[in-house]
Amino acid sequence: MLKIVKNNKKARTGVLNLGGFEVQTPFFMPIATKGAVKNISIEDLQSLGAQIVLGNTYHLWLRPGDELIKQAGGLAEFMNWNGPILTDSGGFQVFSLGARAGKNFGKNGVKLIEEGVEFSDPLDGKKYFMSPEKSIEIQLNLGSNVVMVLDECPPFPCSHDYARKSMELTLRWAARCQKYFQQKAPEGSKRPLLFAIVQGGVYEDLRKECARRLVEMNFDGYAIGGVAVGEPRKHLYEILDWVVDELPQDKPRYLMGLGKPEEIAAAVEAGIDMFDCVIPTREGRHGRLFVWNEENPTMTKILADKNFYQTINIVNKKFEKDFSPIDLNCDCEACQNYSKAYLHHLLKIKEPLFLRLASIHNLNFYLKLMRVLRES
RNA sequence: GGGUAGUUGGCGGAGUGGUCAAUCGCAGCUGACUGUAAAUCAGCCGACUUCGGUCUUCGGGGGUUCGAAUCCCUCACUGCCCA
Repeated sequence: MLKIVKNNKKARTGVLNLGGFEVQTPFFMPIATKGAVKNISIEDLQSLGAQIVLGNTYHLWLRPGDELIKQAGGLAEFMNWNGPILTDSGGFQVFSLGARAGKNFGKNGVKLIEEGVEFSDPLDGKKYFMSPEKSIEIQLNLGSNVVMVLDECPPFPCSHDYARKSMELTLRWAARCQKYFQQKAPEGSKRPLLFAIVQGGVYEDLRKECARRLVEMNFDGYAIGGVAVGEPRKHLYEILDWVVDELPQDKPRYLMGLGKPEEIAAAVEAGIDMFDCVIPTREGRHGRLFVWNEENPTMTKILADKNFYQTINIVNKKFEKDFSPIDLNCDCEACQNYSKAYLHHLLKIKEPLFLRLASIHNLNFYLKLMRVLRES
């Protein structure tokens, strides 16, 4: 149950209790797919003010294995994270590991059938079969605080016909996940939340129907999936409009996998509470750093002018002799201690320190963005 | 002094008569990245260009040939071996 603190049209701020931790919404989850935010220590995450991190069922199942993590006392204990964790179900890997609509099914290491999904481990070719029940079982072993149902994330473009079939499968899987969860999830304060995932491609009728039917099933929260899979931007805002109106006020809403700062801001305005995205860490590693243009950002300013920030590519030659920090107004470790010229140098010589500083800086940008969106 | 192997674009290193402005790697420049198979991937990387081409390149010089980075002569330099 989401305790709403403040409403502003569709946008809201609130408090969500996850495993005994009170997290402020809307929030952004740094991604720790394999049990670590790449190049970042838990101490770093804490000083950045991250409230919750995301782990991945599929990757942790393969290694080190959910049973091992259960023995360790759960993923949070295992990785020394003193906070809540959301686990993705593995549904996205059906998409990202190569399944592409009907035509390529069975290729690229993923095979989708009614019962579940067969994956090949890209590293050793070993085959794994994940059913909705298996996904929940793994997530419970990981000690997740927010368990996601297994879904199918169709690609873009995707026909209405395929999107409907895919959505129906996602709905059947959601029911199976829910049933299994109700049987196996611990009761009481340790009971995690179970989130459903709204699919339906870029089609209004499907998105609304999917949302309605999932709401009828009464989950603890609702995610919007299958967005930012290659479709033009306008679809995102349409989908948010269609879906959010179908969702209950008192349940958290999670926009999966997004996004760019302006997308997150727009989604908060549209009523979304939760986000995760690889952009700050991945793009940081690749040299793209986020810089505020607006010195004293507020939600109003951000929504009014999408140029509230810019990105720089620190590898560019023009930073070779730029001895100023990435962002004069940024309080992160990278900006407080190092110049663009030094970071440029670190990246060019492939010094691992760069990966850490870039990740810290970009995560700091994202977490500040969320703070601004919550507090203004 | 004698013998031998070599000298290719910023570097390393293919190519051994035409399809070579010259494989490939590195370095360099630029771009992409949205529930992480991603410290990854893509493009460019002799000069000029109206992007169709044009011009000058494979140690220097001179030949052979319709045609040479590729064959011959010569000079220079480098590595190795013998004295």
